[in-house]
Amino acid sequence: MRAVEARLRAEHRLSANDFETLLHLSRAEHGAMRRIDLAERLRLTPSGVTRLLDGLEEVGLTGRRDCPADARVTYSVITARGRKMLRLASCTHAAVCEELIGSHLSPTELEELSDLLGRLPGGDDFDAECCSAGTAATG
Amino acid sequence: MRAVEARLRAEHRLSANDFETLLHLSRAEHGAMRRIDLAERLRLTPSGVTRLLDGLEEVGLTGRRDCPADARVTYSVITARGRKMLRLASCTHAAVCEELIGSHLSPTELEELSDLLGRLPGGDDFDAECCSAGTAATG
DNA sequence: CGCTATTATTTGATGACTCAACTACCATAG
DNA sequence: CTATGGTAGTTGAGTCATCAAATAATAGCG
Repeated sequence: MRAVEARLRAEHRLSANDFETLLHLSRAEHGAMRRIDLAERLRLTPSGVTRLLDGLEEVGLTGRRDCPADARVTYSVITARGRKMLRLASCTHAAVCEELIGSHLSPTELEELSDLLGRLPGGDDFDAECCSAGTAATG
Repeated sequence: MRAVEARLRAEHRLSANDFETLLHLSRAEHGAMRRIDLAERLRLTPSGVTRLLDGLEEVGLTGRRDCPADARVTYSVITARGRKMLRLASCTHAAVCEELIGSHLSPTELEELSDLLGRLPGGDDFDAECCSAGTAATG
């Protein structure tokens, strides 16, 4: 994880959480998520998400949209610039994953590892896809 | 990791790094290590270690000793109280590891996991010993 | 010996997170 | 309608790490 963070930061000025935020938003319906759901996905507190999105909004990678049905909620929305950034950063991300994991394990072993980790509580995080030929949400 | 931290903190007022520090010191020759070697083991910067040890010294779990041969180095030394604390905390640690990992995998699978992780760069951290019946440095 | 580079450590500033407290809103039961 | 309780989000204070710079000592080369 450390190395992913470093490379993303160096090459795209993104933290690992910045990247994951863009990734989750890009996969969500209409590129939008409630901040609180984002918090859960990222394993952050709502407070942490507020500050994280402060940064992403400031550089125009995400925006906000009010919910017409519930005035409490604000949606975070990925922007066109955000999607573009995600496409670039995904290459870096995939490359580092491959370098860190994929290149050290055969496809079979990778799947084994994924299975074992998936069996652990909270182990649903490990995304084996992105560790070899996988392009995580490059679309 | 999150859960380990929480339980150690709740039951012994120790952070995960506090615990690991005591563990490494207890295993070292004379219960002493140079601060910089400790930094490497803990994957912290020297700066981080300074602040971490500030806390442990304040509550008397570690002490410091000058190196007679090199005035630049200070050894961090585990105290008797530190060893006692480590014995207690190790039980908690082992219990949480078992709960989190050991109880979800068979011994064979645990070893498989350990092997796979060990093959990864920096994967020498995972200590399969402590995840089932293992008592990590309870001596 | 004297200079330079390297090593061990500490300090100050900063960043990213947490928690606790607060605001604002929604839902429901009377 | 109104009080009660739960949910979404922000803010302020504190924690734990980092980096960059400063200090002090050592090592080795001329």
